Amino acid sequence: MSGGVDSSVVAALMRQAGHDVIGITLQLYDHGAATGRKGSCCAGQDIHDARRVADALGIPHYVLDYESRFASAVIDSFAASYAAGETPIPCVTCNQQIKFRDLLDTAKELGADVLATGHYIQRREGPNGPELLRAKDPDRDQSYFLFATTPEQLQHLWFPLGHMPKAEVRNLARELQLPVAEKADSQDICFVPTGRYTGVIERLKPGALKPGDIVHVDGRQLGRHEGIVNYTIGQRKGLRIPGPEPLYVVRLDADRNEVVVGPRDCLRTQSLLLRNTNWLGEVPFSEAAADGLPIYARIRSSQAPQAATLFAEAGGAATVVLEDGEDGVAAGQACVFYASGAPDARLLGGGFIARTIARQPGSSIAAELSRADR
RNA sequence: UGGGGCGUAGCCAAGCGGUAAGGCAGCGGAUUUUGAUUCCGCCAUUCCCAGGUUCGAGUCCUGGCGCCCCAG
Repeated sequence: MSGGVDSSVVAALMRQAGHDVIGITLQLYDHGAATGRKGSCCAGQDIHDARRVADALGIPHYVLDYESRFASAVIDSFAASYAAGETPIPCVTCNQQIKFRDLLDTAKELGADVLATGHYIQRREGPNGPELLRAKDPDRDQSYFLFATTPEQLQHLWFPLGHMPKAEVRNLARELQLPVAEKADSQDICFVPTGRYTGVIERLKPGALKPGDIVHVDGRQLGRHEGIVNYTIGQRKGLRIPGPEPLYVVRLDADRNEVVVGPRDCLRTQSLLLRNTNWLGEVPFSEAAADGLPIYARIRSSQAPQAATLFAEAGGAATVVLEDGEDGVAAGQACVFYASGAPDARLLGGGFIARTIARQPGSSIAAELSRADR
């Protein structure tokens, strides 16, 4: 119970269904910094909110101190990823390392049969065990953030909201008169108080914000930056470089501490190399994707999956070739697999992006150069 | 100090006597359970300075200042 509307409604629904319900709230980070902040979760006021809901429902409620494990599993890797020139996706790490591993273990220790959460994703019993499907509400679908869920974990997970539109959940909260019924949805990175995540990195890795050069793909030095951690691939804002056309971050070179910028067409990505792949299909991954498996892939939580071909590589790696390609794909982000492009498509897994490969490497840059010559 | 050109917002730039386009950058907002992208809004009472012509000048004239190019 994060203290938000969704998990509160889940607790209420489980209670209503006659289950023996225990409410658990994780304290994940410094509650002083986050007290009263709109859109936060898992600290300060939110813990109190969760308790009020539990009291209202008449269920026991435990607050578990997960601060240190959250710091080492999620926040540290978040900072390390940025420092290495990648763009982390902490919500996936949190689900993977905290909620569906440590919390699930704790739930089992408490004698629970299942861990029910407020995630918007559908679980259904398939012929070979439980499967995951995209949420009924396409605007709320969180399957992207849950690609790393293992079949083992899925045995013990329930997602009661997966088949409900958000509006219905909100209405239920009102009908049940839950104290958090009108609370704002959470958004942004939960452990960053003010939206300036670089502050967190600076605190954890002093010296990570080293000033360096901003260079154009054609080699010109165009400006200076205050640390590559301020940038991500595809970013346009904050470069402070006036010119005939907008420039985007094309590459982050951690070794040279350089931000490489270029025109929009430099952002095209055709193929992705993935690491730490999770597979949810029946047939073993190496077998299923040995010769190229047609799938639908999603590179961004807010974008529709697109047709792609998936190839299994050695050591849990994979290659994804996108049919249409995608702009501004950053290493460290997730590529998630679906069985089809349908709204209720089955989730087949996914992986973390290790490297991106342009459609025709160099060609757009060459075109840009010859244009500049004229 | 002979000839030519230019000086409009942080940068680039349109304007050619009728009351300051546009792009980039920046700022603000919308969208978003990661980072981006995208979208919307804002951003020169004033055109290097001083006079003059005109009902009216960034636009014409004169002078100054500052850049740039050509020149044995």
